[in-house]
Amino acid sequence: MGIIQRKEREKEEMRRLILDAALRLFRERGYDGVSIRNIAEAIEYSPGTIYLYYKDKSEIFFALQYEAAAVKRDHLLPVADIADPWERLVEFGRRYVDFGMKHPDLYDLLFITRAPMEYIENQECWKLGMATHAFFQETVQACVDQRYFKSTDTETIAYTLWCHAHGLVSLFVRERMRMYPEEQRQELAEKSFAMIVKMAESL
Amino acid sequence: MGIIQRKEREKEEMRRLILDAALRLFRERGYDGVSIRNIAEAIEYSPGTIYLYYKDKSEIFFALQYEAAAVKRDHLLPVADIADPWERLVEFGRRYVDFGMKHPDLYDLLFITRAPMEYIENQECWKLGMATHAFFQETVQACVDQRYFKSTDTETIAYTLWCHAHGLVSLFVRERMRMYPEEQRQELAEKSFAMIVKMAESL
DNA sequence: CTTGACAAATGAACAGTGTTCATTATATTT
DNA sequence: AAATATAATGAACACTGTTCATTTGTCAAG
Repeated sequence: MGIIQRKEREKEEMRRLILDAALRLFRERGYDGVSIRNIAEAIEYSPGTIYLYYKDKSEIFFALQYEAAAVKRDHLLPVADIADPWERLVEFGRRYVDFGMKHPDLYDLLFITRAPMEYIENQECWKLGMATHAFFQETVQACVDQRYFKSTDTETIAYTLWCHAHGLVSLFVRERMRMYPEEQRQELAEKSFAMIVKMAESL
Repeated sequence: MGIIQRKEREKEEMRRLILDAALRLFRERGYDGVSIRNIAEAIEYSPGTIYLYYKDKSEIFFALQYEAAAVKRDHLLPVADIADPWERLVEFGRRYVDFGMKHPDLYDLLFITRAPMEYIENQECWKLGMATHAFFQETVQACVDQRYFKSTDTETIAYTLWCHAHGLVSLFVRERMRMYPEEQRQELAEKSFAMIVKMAESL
Protein backbone atom coordinates (compact mmCIF):
# COMPACT_ATOMS: atom_id res chain seq x y z
CA MET A 1 0.00 0.00 0.00
CA GLY A 2 2.47 2.63 -1.20
CA ILE A 3 -0.26 4.97 -2.37
CA ILE A 4 -0.69 6.99 0.79
CA GLN A 5 3.10 7.27 0.96
CA ARG A 6 3.22 8.59 -2.57
CA LYS A 7 0.43 11.03 -1.73
CA GLU A 8 2.38 12.17 1.30
CA ARG A 9 5.45 12.63 -0.87
CA GLU A 10 3.48 14.59 -3.45
CA LYS A 11 2.08 16.78 -0.70
CA GLU A 12 5.60 17.43 0.51
CA GLU A 13 6.76 18.24 -3.02
CA MET A 14 3.92 20.70 -3.38
CA ARG A 15 4.88 22.41 -0.13
CA ARG A 16 8.47 22.60 -1.36
CA LEU A 17 7.28 24.09 -4.64
CA ILE A 18 5.32 26.76 -2.78
CA LEU A 19 8.17 27.59 -0.38
CA ASP A 20 10.77 27.84 -3.13
CA ALA A 21 8.59 30.16 -5.16
CA ALA A 22 7.65 32.20 -2.08
CA LEU A 23 11.27 32.61 -0.97
CA ARG A 24 12.34 33.69 -4.42
CA LEU A 25 9.54 36.25 -4.61
CA PHE A 26 10.02 37.47 -1.01
CA ARG A 27 13.70 37.93 -1.83
CA GLU A 28 12.86 40.07 -4.84
CA ARG A 29 9.94 42.09 -3.55
CA GLY A 30 9.67 41.57 0.23
CA TYR A 31 6.92 39.94 2.27
CA ASP A 32 4.33 42.63 1.64
CA GLY A 33 5.29 42.99 -1.99
CA VAL A 34 4.25 39.44 -2.76
CA SER A 35 0.65 38.25 -2.99
CA ILE A 36 -0.74 34.76 -2.75
CA ARG A 37 -1.83 35.19 -6.34
CA ASN A 38 1.78 35.94 -7.31
CA ILE A 39 2.97 32.73 -5.67
CA ALA A 40 0.13 30.77 -7.24
CA GLU A 41 0.97 32.15 -10.66
CA ALA A 42 4.66 31.37 -10.19
CA ILE A 43 3.92 27.69 -9.58
CA GLU A 44 1.13 27.65 -12.16
CA TYR A 45 -1.70 26.82 -9.76
CA SER A 46 -4.80 28.71 -8.71
CA PRO A 47 -4.73 30.92 -5.59
CA GLY A 48 -7.08 28.60 -3.70
CA THR A 49 -4.64 25.70 -4.00
CA ILE A 50 -2.08 27.46 -1.80
CA TYR A 51 -4.56 27.28 1.05
CA LEU A 52 -4.73 23.50 0.80
CA TYR A 53 -1.08 23.39 1.93
CA TYR A 54 -0.71 26.43 4.16
CA LYS A 55 -3.52 27.85 6.22
CA ASP A 56 -2.54 31.44 5.48
CA LYS A 57 0.25 33.68 4.22
CA SER A 58 1.92 34.02 7.61
CA GLU A 59 2.30 30.23 7.82
CA ILE A 60 4.35 30.33 4.64
CA PHE A 61 6.42 33.02 6.30
CA PHE A 62 6.93 30.90 9.41
CA ALA A 63 7.94 27.89 7.34
CA LEU A 64 10.55 30.01 5.58
CA GLN A 65 11.70 31.50 8.88
CA TYR A 66 12.22 27.98 10.20
CA GLU A 67 14.26 27.05 7.16
CA ALA A 68 16.28 30.23 7.59
CA ALA A 69 17.02 29.22 11.19
CA ALA A 70 18.13 25.81 9.98
CA VAL A 71 20.44 27.33 7.36
CA LYS A 72 21.88 29.59 10.05
CA ARG A 73 22.41 26.66 12.42
CA ASP A 74 24.18 24.70 9.70
CA HIS A 75 26.29 27.73 8.93
CA LEU A 76 27.35 27.97 12.58
CA LEU A 77 27.63 24.25 13.25
CA PRO A 78 31.33 23.75 12.38
CA VAL A 79 32.18 26.19 15.16
CA ALA A 80 31.24 23.61 17.80
CA ASP A 81 34.37 21.61 16.98
CA ILE A 82 36.73 24.39 17.99
CA ALA A 83 38.09 23.49 21.40
CA ASP A 84 39.48 26.84 22.52
CA PRO A 85 36.54 28.97 23.71
CA TRP A 86 38.04 32.28 22.61
CA GLU A 87 38.73 31.02 19.12
CA ARG A 88 35.28 29.46 19.09
CA LEU A 89 33.73 32.76 20.07
CA VAL A 90 35.56 34.74 17.40
CA GLU A 91 34.71 32.20 14.73
CA PHE A 92 31.09 32.17 15.88
CA GLY A 93 30.96 35.93 15.43
CA ARG A 94 32.64 35.78 12.05
CA ARG A 95 30.24 33.14 10.83
CA TYR A 96 27.23 34.94 12.28
CA VAL A 97 28.11 38.09 10.31
CA ASP A 98 29.01 36.02 7.28
CA PHE A 99 25.60 34.35 7.35
CA GLY A 100 23.89 37.73 7.48
CA MET A 101 25.92 39.08 4.57
CA LYS A 102 25.46 35.99 2.42
CA HIS A 103 21.75 35.57 3.14
CA PRO A 104 20.39 39.05 3.82
CA ASP A 105 16.86 37.89 3.05
CA LEU A 106 17.06 35.04 5.59
CA TYR A 107 18.68 37.28 8.19
CA ASP A 108 15.92 39.79 7.67
CA LEU A 109 13.33 37.07 8.12
CA LEU A 110 14.92 35.98 11.41
CA PHE A 111 15.92 39.22 13.09
CA ILE A 112 14.25 42.21 11.50
CA THR A 113 10.94 41.53 9.82
CA ARG A 114 7.92 42.53 11.81
CA ALA A 115 5.72 39.71 10.52
CA PRO A 116 3.22 38.23 12.99
CA MET A 117 5.49 37.87 16.03
CA GLU A 118 2.66 37.28 18.50
CA TYR A 119 2.99 33.56 18.86
CA ILE A 120 6.51 33.13 17.56
CA GLU A 121 7.55 31.58 20.89
CA ASN A 122 5.39 28.61 19.96
CA GLN A 123 7.09 28.16 16.62
CA GLU A 124 9.75 25.52 16.00
CA CYS A 125 11.93 28.29 14.67
CA TRP A 126 12.03 29.94 18.06
CA LYS A 127 13.34 26.81 19.75
CA LEU A 128 16.07 26.51 17.14
CA GLY A 129 17.07 30.13 17.67
CA MET A 130 17.06 29.71 21.44
CA ALA A 131 19.36 26.70 21.19
CA THR A 132 21.83 28.69 19.08
CA HIS A 133 21.66 31.59 21.51
CA ALA A 134 22.29 29.21 24.41
CA PHE A 135 25.33 27.80 22.62
CA PHE A 136 26.63 31.33 22.13
CA GLN A 137 26.17 32.18 25.80
CA GLU A 138 27.89 28.94 26.83
CA THR A 139 30.88 29.85 24.69
CA VAL A 140 31.10 33.24 26.34
CA GLN A 141 30.73 31.52 29.73
CA ALA A 142 33.61 29.20 28.84
CA CYS A 143 35.74 32.27 28.02
CA VAL A 144 34.78 33.81 31.33
CA ASP A 145 35.61 30.59 33.17
CA GLN A 146 39.05 30.49 31.59
CA ARG A 147 39.68 34.14 32.50
CA TYR A 148 39.75 35.44 28.95
CA PHE A 149 38.02 38.58 30.16
CA LYS A 150 38.44 40.77 33.19
CA SER A 151 34.67 41.11 33.42
CA THR A 152 32.67 38.10 34.62
CA ASP A 153 29.25 39.34 33.54
CA THR A 154 28.62 36.67 30.93
CA GLU A 155 25.18 37.85 29.98
CA THR A 156 26.20 41.44 29.34
CA ILE A 157 29.30 40.40 27.41
CA ALA A 158 27.27 38.06 25.19
CA TYR A 159 24.59 40.67 24.66
CA THR A 160 27.08 43.43 23.86
CA LEU A 161 28.83 41.32 21.24
CA TRP A 162 25.48 40.33 19.76
CA CYS A 163 24.43 43.98 19.60
CA HIS A 164 27.49 44.84 17.55
CA ALA A 165 27.10 41.91 15.17
CA HIS A 166 23.41 42.51 14.71
CA GLY A 167 23.94 46.23 14.22
CA LEU A 168 26.62 45.50 11.65
CA VAL A 169 24.46 43.14 9.65
CA SER A 170 21.17 44.97 9.96
CA LEU A 171 22.55 48.35 8.92
CA PHE A 172 23.82 46.50 5.86
CA VAL A 173 20.65 44.51 5.21
CA ARG A 174 18.33 47.49 5.57
CA GLU A 175 20.55 49.73 3.47
CA ARG A 176 21.54 52.29 6.09
CA MET A 177 25.13 52.46 4.88
CA ARG A 178 24.51 54.63 1.86
CA MET A 179 26.79 57.33 3.23
CA TYR A 180 29.68 54.96 2.58
CA PRO A 181 30.64 54.22 -1.04
CA GLU A 182 29.40 50.80 -2.01
CA GLU A 183 32.77 49.23 -2.69
CA GLN A 184 33.91 50.29 0.78
CA ARG A 185 31.08 48.78 2.81
CA GLN A 186 32.33 45.21 2.90
CA GLU A 187 35.79 46.36 3.96
CA LEU A 188 34.40 48.63 6.66
CA ALA A 189 32.36 45.76 8.06
CA GLU A 190 35.44 43.53 8.20
CA LYS A 191 37.51 46.25 9.86
CA SER A 192 34.76 46.80 12.40
CA PHE A 193 34.60 43.10 13.20
CA ALA A 194 38.35 43.03 13.72
CA MET A 195 38.02 46.07 15.96
CA ILE A 196 35.31 44.59 18.19
CA VAL A 197 37.46 41.46 18.55
CA LYS A 198 40.37 43.63 19.65
CA MET A 199 38.08 45.50 22.03
CA ALA A 200 36.78 42.24 23.45
CA GLU A 201 40.30 41.03 24.13
CA SER A 202 40.74 43.82 26.62
CA LEU A 203 37.32 43.43 28.14
CA MET B 1 -4.89 90.34 1.15
CA GLY B 2 -4.85 87.94 4.12
CA ILE B 3 -6.99 85.35 2.39
CA ILE B 4 -4.25 83.47 0.58
CA GLN B 5 -2.29 83.50 3.83
CA ARG B 6 -5.24 82.05 5.67
CA LYS B 7 -5.62 79.44 2.93
CA GLU B 8 -1.98 78.59 3.26
CA ARG B 9 -2.41 78.26 7.02
CA GLU B 10 -5.46 76.07 6.60
CA LYS B 11 -3.56 73.88 4.17
CA GLU B 12 -0.77 73.56 6.72
CA GLU B 13 -3.27 72.69 9.44
CA MET B 14 -4.75 70.01 7.26
CA ARG B 15 -1.34 68.50 6.63
CA ARG B 16 -0.68 68.54 10.38
CA LEU B 17 -4.03 66.83 10.96
CA ILE B 18 -3.14 64.09 8.49
CA LEU B 19 0.38 63.59 9.86
CA ASP B 20 -0.77 63.43 13.48
CA ALA B 21 -3.43 60.87 12.66
CA ALA B 22 -1.04 58.89 10.45
CA LEU B 23 1.70 58.81 13.10
CA ARG B 24 -0.74 57.66 15.76
CA LEU B 25 -2.06 54.90 13.51
CA PHE B 26 1.40 53.86 12.24
CA ARG B 27 2.50 53.64 15.88
CA GLU B 28 -0.39 51.35 16.71
CA ARG B 29 -0.50 49.16 13.63
CA GLY B 30 2.62 49.81 11.56
CA TYR B 31 2.95 51.30 8.09
CA ASP B 32 1.35 48.39 6.26
CA GLY B 33 -1.35 47.97 8.87
CA VAL B 34 -2.78 51.40 8.15
CA SER B 35 -4.76 52.30 5.06
CA ILE B 36 -5.46 55.68 3.54
CA ARG B 37 -9.11 55.01 4.33
CA ASN B 38 -8.17 54.51 8.01
CA ILE B 39 -6.40 57.86 8.09
CA ALA B 40 -9.27 59.56 6.27
CA GLU B 41 -11.77 58.10 8.72
CA ALA B 42 -9.64 59.19 11.69
CA ILE B 43 -9.72 62.83 10.56
CA GLU B 44 -13.32 62.54 9.34
CA TYR B 45 -12.61 63.23 5.69
CA SER B 46 -13.03 61.15 2.56
CA PRO B 47 -10.13 59.08 1.22
CA GLY B 48 -9.75 61.28 -1.85
CA THR B 49 -9.06 64.35 0.28
CA ILE B 50 -5.78 62.89 1.56
CA TYR B 51 -4.47 62.98 -2.01
CA LEU B 52 -5.04 66.73 -2.21
CA TYR B 53 -2.33 67.15 0.45
CA TYR B 54 0.03 64.23 -0.16
CA LYS B 55 0.59 62.69 -3.56
CA ASP B 56 0.65 59.15 -2.16
CA LYS B 57 1.03 57.09 1.00
CA SER B 58 4.81 57.02 0.86
CA GLU B 59 4.92 60.81 0.90
CA ILE B 60 3.12 60.77 4.24
CA PHE B 61 5.76 58.31 5.38
CA PHE B 62 8.58 60.58 4.23
CA ALA B 63 7.03 63.57 5.97
CA LEU B 64 6.90 61.59 9.21
CA GLN B 65 10.43 60.35 8.69
CA TYR B 66 11.60 63.93 8.34
CA GLU B 67 9.85 64.89 11.57
CA ALA B 68 11.45 61.89 13.27
CA ALA B 69 14.87 63.09 12.09
CA ALA B 70 14.10 66.53 13.52
CA VAL B 71 13.05 65.06 16.88
CA LYS B 72 16.26 63.04 16.91
CA ARG B 73 18.37 66.08 16.09
CA ASP B 74 16.73 68.06 18.89
CA HIS B 75 17.31 65.15 21.23
CA LEU B 76 21.02 65.15 20.37
CA LEU B 77 21.47 68.92 20.12
CA PRO B 78 22.49 69.63 23.76
CA VAL B 79 25.50 67.38 23.22
CA ALA B 80 27.15 69.98 21.00
CA ASP B 81 27.82 72.17 24.03
CA ILE B 82 30.06 69.60 25.72
CA ALA B 83 33.63 70.75 25.19
CA ASP B 84 35.52 67.57 25.98
CA PRO B 85 35.28 65.27 22.92
CA TRP B 86 35.27 62.03 24.91
CA GLU B 87 32.48 63.21 27.19
CA ARG B 88 30.66 64.51 24.14
CA LEU B 89 31.00 61.15 22.44
CA VAL B 90 29.70 59.19 25.42
CA GLU B 91 26.80 61.55 25.89
CA PHE B 92 26.03 61.36 22.18
CA GLY B 93 25.82 57.60 22.44
CA ARG B 94 23.71 57.73 25.55
CA ARG B 95 21.27 60.12 23.96
CA TYR B 96 21.18 58.18 20.70
CA VAL B 97 20.14 55.03 22.56
CA ASP B 98 17.79 57.03 24.75
CA PHE B 99 16.08 58.45 21.69
CA GLY B 100 15.59 54.96 20.29
CA MET B 101 14.15 53.64 23.53
CA LYS B 102 11.83 56.60 24.06
CA HIS B 103 10.64 56.78 20.46
CA PRO B 104 10.80 53.23 19.08
CA ASP B 105 8.34 54.09 16.33
CA LEU B 106 10.41 57.06 15.14
CA TYR B 107 13.63 55.06 15.38
CA ASP B 108 12.02 52.34 13.34
CA LEU B 109 10.96 54.88 10.74
CA LEU B 110 14.51 56.22 10.47
CA PHE B 111 16.69 53.13 10.65
CA ILE B 112 14.71 49.96 10.11
CA THR B 113 11.57 50.33 8.02
CA ARG B 114 11.92 49.18 4.44
CA ALA B 115 9.57 51.81 3.03
CA PRO B 116 10.44 53.13 -0.44
CA MET B 117 14.15 53.84 0.04
CA GLU B 118 14.91 54.30 -3.66
CA TYR B 119 15.09 58.05 -3.71
CA ILE B 120 15.63 58.71 -0.03
CA GLU B 121 18.90 60.47 -0.81
CA ASN B 122 16.85 63.24 -2.37
CA GLN B 123 14.72 63.68 0.72
CA GLU B 124 15.27 66.47 3.24
CA CYS B 125 15.36 63.81 5.91
CA TRP B 126 18.48 62.31 4.42
CA LYS B 127 20.38 65.60 4.61
CA LEU B 128 19.40 65.99 8.25
CA GLY B 129 20.61 62.49 9.02
CA MET B 130 23.86 63.04 7.14
CA ALA B 131 24.55 66.20 9.15
CA THR B 132 24.06 64.31 12.41
CA HIS B 133 26.28 61.52 11.18
CA ALA B 134 28.94 64.04 10.21
CA PHE B 135 28.78 65.60 13.67
CA PHE B 136 29.22 62.15 15.18
CA GLN B 137 32.25 61.42 13.02
CA GLU B 138 33.75 64.81 13.87
CA THR B 139 33.42 64.04 17.55
CA VAL B 140 35.20 60.73 17.07
CA GLN B 141 37.85 62.56 15.03
CA ALA B 142 38.32 65.03 17.88
CA CYS B 143 38.85 62.10 20.25
CA VAL B 144 41.38 60.63 17.86
CA ASP B 145 43.17 63.99 17.54
CA GLN B 146 43.44 64.26 21.30
CA ARG B 147 44.80 60.70 21.55
CA TYR B 148 41.84 59.27 23.43
CA PHE B 149 42.26 56.06 21.44
CA LYS B 150 45.26 54.04 20.42
CA SER B 151 43.64 53.44 17.02
CA THR B 152 43.51 56.34 14.58
CA ASP B 153 40.99 54.83 12.18
CA THR B 154 38.22 57.34 12.82
CA GLU B 155 35.81 55.88 10.34
CA THR B 156 35.99 52.34 11.70
CA ILE B 157 35.74 53.53 15.29
CA ALA B 158 32.66 55.60 14.53
CA TYR B 159 31.08 52.80 12.56
CA THR B 160 31.80 50.20 15.25
CA LEU B 161 30.22 52.32 17.95
CA TRP B 162 27.23 53.01 15.74
CA CYS B 163 26.83 49.28 15.06
CA HIS B 164 26.61 48.57 18.75
CA ALA B 165 24.16 51.36 19.47
CA HIS B 166 21.99 50.47 16.49
CA GLY B 167 22.08 46.77 17.36
CA LEU B 168 21.10 47.58 20.93
CA VAL B 169 18.14 49.70 19.93
CA SER B 170 16.93 47.66 16.99
CA LEU B 171 16.93 44.33 18.85
CA PHE B 172 14.78 46.15 21.38
CA VAL B 173 12.53 47.87 18.87
CA ARG B 174 11.92 44.75 16.78
CA GLU B 175 11.33 42.58 19.84
CA ARG B 176 14.27 40.22 19.51
CA MET B 177 14.98 40.26 23.25
CA ARG B 178 12.21 37.92 24.28
CA MET B 179 14.71 35.48 25.70
CA TYR B 180 15.38 38.01 28.43
CA PRO B 181 12.64 38.65 31.00
CA GLU B 182 10.97 41.95 30.27
CA GLU B 183 11.91 43.71 33.48
CA GLN B 184 15.56 42.87 32.80
CA ARG B 185 15.84 44.26 29.28
CA GLN B 186 16.26 47.91 30.18
CA GLU B 187 18.95 47.06 32.73
CA LEU B 188 20.79 44.83 30.28
CA ALA B 189 20.80 47.60 27.69
CA GLU B 190 22.28 50.04 30.22
CA LYS B 191 24.92 47.54 31.31
CA SER B 192 25.83 46.91 27.70
CA PHE B 193 26.16 50.61 27.00
CA ALA B 194 28.45 50.97 30.01
CA MET B 195 30.46 48.02 28.74
CA ILE B 196 30.97 49.39 25.24
CA VAL B 197 32.11 52.69 26.79
CA LYS B 198 34.66 50.77 28.88
CA MET B 199 35.72 48.85 25.78
CA ALA B 200 36.09 52.07 23.80
CA GLU B 201 38.32 53.54 26.50
CA SER B 202 40.89 50.88 25.75
CA LEU B 203 40.49 51.10 22.02
C1' DC C 1 -15.08 -1.50 -18.01
C1' DT C 2 -18.29 1.12 -15.23
C1' DT C 3 -19.64 3.05 -11.06
C1' DG C 4 -19.18 5.30 -6.76
C1' DA C 5 -16.34 7.60 -3.37
C1' DC C 6 -12.91 10.36 -2.12
C1' DA C 7 -9.34 13.90 -2.78
C1' DA C 8 -7.40 17.82 -5.31
C1' DA C 9 -7.82 21.90 -7.83
C1' DT C 10 -10.46 25.57 -9.35
C1' DG C 11 -12.09 30.33 -9.78
C1' DA C 12 -15.83 33.24 -8.50
C1' DA C 13 -17.01 35.98 -4.54
C1' DC C 14 -16.24 38.99 -0.24
C1' DA C 15 -14.24 42.58 2.08
C1' DG C 16 -10.37 44.95 2.15
C1' DT C 17 -6.18 47.88 -0.21
C1' DG C 18 -3.86 52.42 -2.96
C1' DT C 19 -5.17 55.59 -6.24
C1' DT C 20 -7.81 58.40 -9.79
C1' DC C 21 -11.25 61.48 -11.39
C1' DA C 22 -15.79 63.22 -12.84
C1' DT C 23 -19.06 65.27 -10.03
C1' DT C 24 -20.77 68.11 -6.27
C1' DA C 25 -20.32 71.62 -2.73
C1' DT C 26 -18.21 75.58 -0.88
C1' DA C 27 -15.83 79.93 -0.99
C1' DT C 28 -14.09 83.96 -3.30
C1' DT C 29 -14.21 87.47 -6.85
C1' DT C 30 -16.49 90.13 -10.14
C1' DA D 1 -26.44 87.79 -7.74
C1' DA D 2 -23.65 85.55 -11.09
C1' DA D 3 -19.35 83.74 -12.45
C1' DT D 4 -15.26 81.71 -11.20
C1' DA D 5 -11.98 79.16 -8.60
C1' DT D 6 -11.01 75.99 -4.98
C1' DA D 7 -12.06 71.95 -1.91
C1' DA D 8 -14.21 67.69 -0.95
C1' DT D 9 -16.48 63.80 -2.33
C1' DG D 10 -17.32 58.88 -3.31
C1' DA D 11 -17.78 55.73 -7.08
C1' DA D 12 -14.68 53.11 -9.89
C1' DC D 13 -10.27 50.42 -11.14
C1' DA D 14 -7.10 47.03 -10.30
C1' DC D 15 -5.16 45.00 -6.74
C1' DT D 16 -4.90 42.28 -1.88
C1' DG D 17 -5.87 37.76 1.62
C1' DT D 18 -9.14 34.37 2.19
C1' DT D 19 -13.28 31.21 1.65
C1' DC D 20 -16.10 27.80 -0.53
C1' DA D 21 -19.39 25.71 -3.79
C1' DT D 22 -18.28 23.54 -7.91
C1' DT D 23 -15.59 20.91 -11.10
C1' DT D 24 -11.88 17.75 -12.18
C1' DG D 25 -9.05 13.84 -11.37
C1' DT D 26 -7.76 9.48 -9.11
C1' DC D 27 -8.59 4.93 -7.48
C1' DA D 28 -10.97 0.77 -5.43
C1' DA D 29 -15.07 -2.10 -5.69
C1' DG D 30 -18.55 -4.36 -8.27
